[in-house]
Amino acid sequence: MKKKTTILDIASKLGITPSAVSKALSNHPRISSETKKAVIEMGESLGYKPNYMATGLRKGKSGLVGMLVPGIHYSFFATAIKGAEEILSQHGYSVLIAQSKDSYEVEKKQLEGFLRAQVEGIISSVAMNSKTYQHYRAIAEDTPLVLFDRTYDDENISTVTIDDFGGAVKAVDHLVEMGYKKIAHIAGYSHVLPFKKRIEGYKSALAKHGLTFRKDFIFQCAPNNDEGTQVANKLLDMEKPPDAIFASSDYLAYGAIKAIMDRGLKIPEDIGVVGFSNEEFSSRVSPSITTIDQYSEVMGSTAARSLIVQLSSDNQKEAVPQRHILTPKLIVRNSSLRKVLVTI
Amino acid sequence: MKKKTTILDIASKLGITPSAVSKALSNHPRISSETKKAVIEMGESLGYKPNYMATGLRKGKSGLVGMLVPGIHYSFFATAIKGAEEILSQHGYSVLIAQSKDSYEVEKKQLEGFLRAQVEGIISSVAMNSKTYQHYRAIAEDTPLVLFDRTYDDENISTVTIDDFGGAVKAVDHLVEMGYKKIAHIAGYSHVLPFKKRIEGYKSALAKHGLTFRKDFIFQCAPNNDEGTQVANKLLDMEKPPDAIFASSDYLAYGAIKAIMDRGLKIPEDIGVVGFSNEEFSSRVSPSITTIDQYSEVMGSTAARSLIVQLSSDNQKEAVPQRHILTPKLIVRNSSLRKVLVTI
DNA sequence: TTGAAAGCGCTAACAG
DNA sequence: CTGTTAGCGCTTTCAA
Repeated sequence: MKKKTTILDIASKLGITPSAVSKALSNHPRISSETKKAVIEMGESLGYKPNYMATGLRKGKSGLVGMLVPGIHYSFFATAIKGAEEILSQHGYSVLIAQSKDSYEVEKKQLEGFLRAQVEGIISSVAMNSKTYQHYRAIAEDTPLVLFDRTYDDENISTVTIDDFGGAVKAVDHLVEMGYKKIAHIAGYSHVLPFKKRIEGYKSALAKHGLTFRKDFIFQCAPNNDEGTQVANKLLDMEKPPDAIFASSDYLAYGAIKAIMDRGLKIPEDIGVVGFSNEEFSSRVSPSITTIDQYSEVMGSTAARSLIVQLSSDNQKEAVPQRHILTPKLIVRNSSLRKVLVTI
Repeated sequence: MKKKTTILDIASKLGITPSAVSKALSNHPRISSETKKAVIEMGESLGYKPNYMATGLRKGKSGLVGMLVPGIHYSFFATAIKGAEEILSQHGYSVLIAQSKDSYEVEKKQLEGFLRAQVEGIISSVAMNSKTYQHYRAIAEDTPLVLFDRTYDDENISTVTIDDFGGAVKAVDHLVEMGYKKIAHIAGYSHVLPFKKRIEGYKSALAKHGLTFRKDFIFQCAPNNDEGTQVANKLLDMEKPPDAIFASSDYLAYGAIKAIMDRGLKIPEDIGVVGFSNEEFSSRVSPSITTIDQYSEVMGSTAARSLIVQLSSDNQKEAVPQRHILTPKLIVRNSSLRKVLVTI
């Protein structure tokens, strides 16, 4: 481990002072271009790398942004990180990532870590188990913060979400259009805002089409395959089972599809299924899953841009919280495409 | 943005010196427990958060580890990051992430960024377009470095890989066992080490089983769906087409399967397919894809542990480069399970 | 156009 | 057990 070269090394080699070097490096107007050239060259030949910790300490800026997600292995969040990282690194920020594992305690701990690391801003998606939000409130007091997807209602915090309500409406509209009339909903837990809004959208769309909402046609559960299968089985065991299922995630939809096919029922002929999120597998499975695309990468980049706006506004207290709501898109696939069969 | 509280604030409130506070906070043995208690309490009531930039500058440690991958949206890399992040954060490190987009230039730039940020160590998977490796060599001179999956041959650098050769052998063995005899290989580019080793494993396994290697049965391409489809079509257009395909990635395998099914051929009856990597979609598609599991999460955590060993060895120059080779696992699914049909 | 000096927040000798 | 002092590498007035 050879000692790292500092501006002092290059200063002494050149017979000038560190402050001159510093100015040369930052292209200060009142420094001769010869000096600048000499400094740059000497810097390169010595393999000089600015020490961001020193700069940061001095300037009170770390150049770091923290991004917290429930889990990196979910393709939705991985893609969001991808989108955010690209924007952030373009703007000269390095990205710290951490996972909450959907736990409130871990979430708090990781946010603490960000703060210690002196991040200049934070992008986060709230952990499923967090039912109280003072920790975010406290952070937002003095650190630019953007919440995406899993947000909560707080008018002082910038958010990036999709129109979950509208997405759910599109899903139900489509099902109705395909001729389904008894539409059940496998929902996520309603304390999680996006799931709550999808439930509301579902109800609203039913009403719009004159379909009555049945309490026994909606179940809340964790958004994974197994629960999808379990709930679907409950639904199919009913005396008057549904003829379509709107699931609040593609994992739930996939689980439900398995349950349905295991019973020898046909999709989409007997039962139509629509998911939510457009996971990578959704287009590849059989039947391919009709779903609502969340534009995960755009969410990430939008959150990053929103954060950068806050970061570069001179007076952060006065920066108006931004509220980005992306419009989700219905992607029709075979799990619900009944009309085509009729038409052919 | 209220000013952040420093040890000086808490020192003056308590009428002691900053150095006493510092020692109290770091639980220095020669400080009275009353003082410690007082300091801790005052710290909490003032909302004190240690400034890692200052500590880092002073100690010459940033507490940061950089992790560079081609792209976060690939589930393999996302999962590897997940595995690494968990270990690293357990050990008190924060994780910086960056993507190379498989470009040599971007890779260099991102690594530079890590160095400026004063990362203490780097975990990386080489970009597909990097055909020269001095940049890694240079980094390894004075920064602990672990390469995983996409490595290159360098005995001075720690690596974590799976046994790609052995994985390919397992794939071919399985195909032979299922009765396939004309086995083609859709390969990745051979300048990428893992792909190269899989090609070698493929050839070696053919030889082992007394099957002759045919040059026209192997194609190198980018590991995505489209290329898989294209190459499969070339293969199927041949006068004597193969009866099985070993693809170097599940994306290639999926693309090939589409081509095969589009021609009305049956899988696995007419043609068997084995992929590589066990992507999330591979178990869900129809037919489900037989593949080689790479243990991506374990790769990430192993790389992290290997880095931590280097980080905590007192004399890093003397730390022996570690070489972890994980044994991959064959996962048999429907795309190759011909015998079962015979047996039933 | 450049130099001198102070300081960002914290730690680590060395004194006391 | 606690205080003094110096300094990590860099930037930024203020002088020259």
